[in-house]
Amino acid sequence: MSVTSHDVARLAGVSQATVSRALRGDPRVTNETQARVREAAQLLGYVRSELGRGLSTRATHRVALVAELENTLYHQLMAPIHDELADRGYRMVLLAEHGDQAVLHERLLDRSVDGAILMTTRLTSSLPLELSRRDLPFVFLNRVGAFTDASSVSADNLGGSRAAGELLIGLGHTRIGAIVGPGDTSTARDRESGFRAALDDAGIVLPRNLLIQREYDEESGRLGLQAMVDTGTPPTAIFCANDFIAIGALNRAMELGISVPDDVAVIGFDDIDMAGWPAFQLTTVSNPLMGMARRAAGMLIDRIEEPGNTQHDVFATELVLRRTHGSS
Amino acid sequence: MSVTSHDVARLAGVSQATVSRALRGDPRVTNETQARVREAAQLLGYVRSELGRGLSTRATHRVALVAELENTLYHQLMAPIHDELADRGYRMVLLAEHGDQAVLHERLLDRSVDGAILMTTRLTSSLPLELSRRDLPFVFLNRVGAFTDASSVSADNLGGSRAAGELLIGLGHTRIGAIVGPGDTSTARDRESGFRAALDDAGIVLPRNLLIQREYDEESGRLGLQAMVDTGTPPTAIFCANDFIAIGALNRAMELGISVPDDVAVIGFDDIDMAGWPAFQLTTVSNPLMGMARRAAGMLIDRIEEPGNTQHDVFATELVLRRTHGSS
DNA sequence: TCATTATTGTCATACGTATGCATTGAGCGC
DNA sequence: GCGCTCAATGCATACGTATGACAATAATGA
Repeated sequence: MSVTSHDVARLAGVSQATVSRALRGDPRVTNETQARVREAAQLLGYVRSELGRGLSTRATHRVALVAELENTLYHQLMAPIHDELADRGYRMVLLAEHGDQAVLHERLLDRSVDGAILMTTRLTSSLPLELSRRDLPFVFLNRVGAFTDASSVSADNLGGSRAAGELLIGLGHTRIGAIVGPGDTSTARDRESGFRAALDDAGIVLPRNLLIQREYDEESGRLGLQAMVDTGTPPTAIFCANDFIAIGALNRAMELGISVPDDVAVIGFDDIDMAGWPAFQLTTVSNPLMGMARRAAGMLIDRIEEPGNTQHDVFATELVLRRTHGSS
Repeated sequence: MSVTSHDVARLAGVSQATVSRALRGDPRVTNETQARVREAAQLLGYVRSELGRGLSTRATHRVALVAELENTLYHQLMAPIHDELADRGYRMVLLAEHGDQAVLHERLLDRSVDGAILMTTRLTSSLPLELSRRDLPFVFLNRVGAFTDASSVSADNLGGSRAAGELLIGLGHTRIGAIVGPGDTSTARDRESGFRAALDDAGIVLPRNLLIQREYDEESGRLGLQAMVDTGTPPTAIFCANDFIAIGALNRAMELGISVPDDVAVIGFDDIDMAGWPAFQLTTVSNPLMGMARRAAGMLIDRIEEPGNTQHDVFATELVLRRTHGSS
């Protein structure tokens, strides 16, 4: 039914082995033979079977991207990852992290991918250990797992959130709240730590009811702001652990008629496109996700092609001053 | 190095064939043998090779998702498509539509996927014809290709945009502009047609300088609104062919101090999450993309598993009245 | 002329699983 | 006790490609 290298061989009058060699430009095949084989392949519309090839070479040239697909932050990383992989001859299989863990493990271990990029691993996940045991190369991107014996690409979350805290303190705020992400993610942990470090240095305490821990989404920002208002003594500034949360807080503030930054200052993290829109003009901490994504993909392929030492790249972050922190 | 069914067979004291049968619950293998094989497999941590399996059964249980990855509208469809595929035992390979077309064709035709979902096909693309010639099952999602002999899932773009036009006309607007998407996409074409139909019925002409054709992104909205303002006689209402464009227009209006809806009414298309945010409160046309995505995935698998007739599902759209159209 | 070497291509097999067909053995009826 | 049936499992091969080992041919040199 579909054209195989045997068909090409028959038409070109050579053996299947020669077809295989000719099409990959093996110097052991003369130019004339190569040309003849190429012509035959062209004529028949031959396309090499990835399955046969993979079975024979034990390489699939496929990489799994494991992520929480509900988290829209990660969507923007698909293009850069795809492009880096494509440039180096790899494709991308998307696997959602939710759902049945056994199924996920199986799909990573059935030798249908050469490696994996883990973008949203929780600290409690057993996946990294399992992959390591089975010798499947992988790298952490953005979030880092508890398992340290693997390469990673992350941002300087500690430094970035510390800078954010210091900015708010420098503006004279003393009653500051925070809305952070899930406690079993490295980003939430680090961003909270950095922020706390800034407070500690200034001798400011973070009241328990002004620390809200929820998901990394817009809704969490809305609910978080509401909860702080409900305390009766809302903060004059809020540090949000990512921009979606911050935008949710802005949205709720708008609904409640609370002025940002006059009544409450808001600062986010990541500097997603939306943060710069006129509607928000969110002050935030840049997180060079695009560059990190490409780096992670490249790093993974390096490890696949020649296993070596693990590597930990940390990208610098930077304050992006816009409107929502108040005048500086 | 890695565990194969032969290893399991050796440990369980049976043949490789029996292992294959036992693990898939073939009734021709006794329960005791099945149990013994399962135990051996468990012990060795055996995972079936997807490559060997695929080569043997000529099915990869993998589906390609072909899209313009830059277009963020499509990112939200990945989760529902992934889930529908996963529920039916399939995985998802992501292929960007930009880049080298020859490479894209090859990656679809190398038998590494059983079918494809085309989300962002341009009317001028040769891909659908090529896939059809090679008998690779595929479906169009949202955008439809020029090639009609394939299944499709789309929204009632004509009806939706006509309703949007009628709404604006009903509010008394007579000078109405439009910012539409790329001319070689079915959605742009249909949404413009529907909108024009409403104008025609009311005997209103669409001035050439109030029809702007650009990409389906936020920037296009900003530039589009600016261009209309630059005409000196801006419209009192603008129909935007999707919500990103509409939000861009809102953003630019905000920067220019133009009041929406008092100075200019704005209406979008798709009803993405953001449209409902307090910052925008965008009046728009709902496009049930999530449901469409799941349907497309299901339809594709149906076609893969038993080739049959093509099917064309059109999902109804509906006006979603919020703030930006003015009072109704 | 013949041995030697370089070149070019073929042969055979591996990769891991699935499956049609053959084989074995047990159970059963007569 | 014999032949028959049927259940359970093994054997052999296919799937499509890549590659090490080998054969055939041509070219070279003494």
